[in-house]
Amino acid sequence: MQQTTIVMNKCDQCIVRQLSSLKALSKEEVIKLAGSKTTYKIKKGEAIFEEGEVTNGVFCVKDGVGKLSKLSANGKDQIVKLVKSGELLGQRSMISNEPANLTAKAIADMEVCFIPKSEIINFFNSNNQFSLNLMQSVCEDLKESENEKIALVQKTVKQRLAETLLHLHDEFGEDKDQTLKVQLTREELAGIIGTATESCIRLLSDFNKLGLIELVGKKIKLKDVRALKKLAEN
Amino acid sequence: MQQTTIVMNKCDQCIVRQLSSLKALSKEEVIKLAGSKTTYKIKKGEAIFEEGEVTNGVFCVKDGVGKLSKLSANGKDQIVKLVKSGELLGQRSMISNEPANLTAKAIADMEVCFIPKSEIINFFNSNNQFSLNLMQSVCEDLKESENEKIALVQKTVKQRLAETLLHLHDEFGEDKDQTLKVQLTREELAGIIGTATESCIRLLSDFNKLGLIELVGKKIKLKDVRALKKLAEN
DNA sequence: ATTAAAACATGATAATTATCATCTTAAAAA
DNA sequence: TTTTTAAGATGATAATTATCATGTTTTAAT
Repeated sequence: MQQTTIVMNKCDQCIVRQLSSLKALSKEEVIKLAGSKTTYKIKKGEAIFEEGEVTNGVFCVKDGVGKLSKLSANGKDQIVKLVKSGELLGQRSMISNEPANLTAKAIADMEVCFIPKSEIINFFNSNNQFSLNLMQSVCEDLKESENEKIALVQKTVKQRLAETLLHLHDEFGEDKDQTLKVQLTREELAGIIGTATESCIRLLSDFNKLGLIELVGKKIKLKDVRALKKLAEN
Repeated sequence: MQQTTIVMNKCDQCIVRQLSSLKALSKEEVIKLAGSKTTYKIKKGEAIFEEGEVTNGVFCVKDGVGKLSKLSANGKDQIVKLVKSGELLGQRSMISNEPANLTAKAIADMEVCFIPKSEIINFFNSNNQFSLNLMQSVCEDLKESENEKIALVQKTVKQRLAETLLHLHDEFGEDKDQTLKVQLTREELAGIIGTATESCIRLLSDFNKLGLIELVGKKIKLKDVRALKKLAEN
């Protein structure tokens, strides 16, 4: 009994519960949820699921950062989306009833909870607000994906790099030394903007020389946000 | 009364009702739908809605072909998606409660019905199968968008052209003379694959010389589907 | 029917970006 | 600690793609 209470509290106070579609769940539903979830710790570099795998549920990101990516024929890893704590992972494939279209890997050590599909479908059918939230979350992803698709075509690599740096700053914030909190390798950064690693490094170098950013070891500090924005715009 | 029956039948037998999320609606719901819809005829080149507009509902494509696109700063029109009869338009913005992110224009004369948001939300809240269908449809769009995003980065313009020609063939079929049924200008085709119009024309010319396709005036006939597939793959 | 405008086409050239090679530095493993 | 490996950096060069110029054909408008 004591045990049950503790688990319930855990889900109830979890950041995912506060930020994701799960915020629509009632007290009773959260208790049900707490009983059916499984918690995993995933080390940096490890996969949560791989392309083609059948996941049969969603993952709640409690802590850490992950990337959704797809490996190309020539060995390059295109990053489609970064996920951080509070977000759900694998909603799309679950709803579409399909194996994962992308691979999910940890970029920083993660803690995730797995919620089986049956549970989600129950919530979806019995809780209108939850289904609407879930729907809106997928819609948000769709909008972002479409806009990124457009940016990929209409903007140069330089513009996309500026844009991505600003995004990373907005979404993940900065450390005390003002460098970006997300620690991406140059290769991963290249994977987000869709370019060759060398091109990415070269442009970072250029931005550094222009005073737009400062390279602190492998970390990146944004120095001139206004100029970066102007660059990204047009 | 006679009038009401006719309108109901119209919705009931409509292709959109058969192919879209609306297939989950009950007889009673279809009657409600028929009463609240408005039908529009849109001529080739005209807009159904423009970026930034608040639509407050969805459009059912009864007939014709449309494009969802976004104009870039340099005047180029990036096409995000083509829609054909049986599909819904504007679901995303309606659910997200946002003005349209893209402009919808007719590529071939269209007939569309407008369904007000209130009606859709009612169905969404009272009909689980409908909400699931709608959800799956958005998920399908998301998957496609992500895959296209990846293709945009990982494939060359030549590969994307081959891929797009095959897609157009699959999705819209061919006329009696075996040319593609969708009549896109070279500029529009370029807008889909995300390249300059001249590059698109040049590559079509190359494909023609290689015997992969045949240019019949402005129309395109696929001659060697196998070779096109191989080209698109890698 | 004639004129104007739009769409298609192709060459020349410039700009962008990828690839290969090599080197340095940092991190991990022995 | 030493050694090995991975990540970062930069130059040289090639490949891809965009842009500009110009001409032709098709379509639409007068």
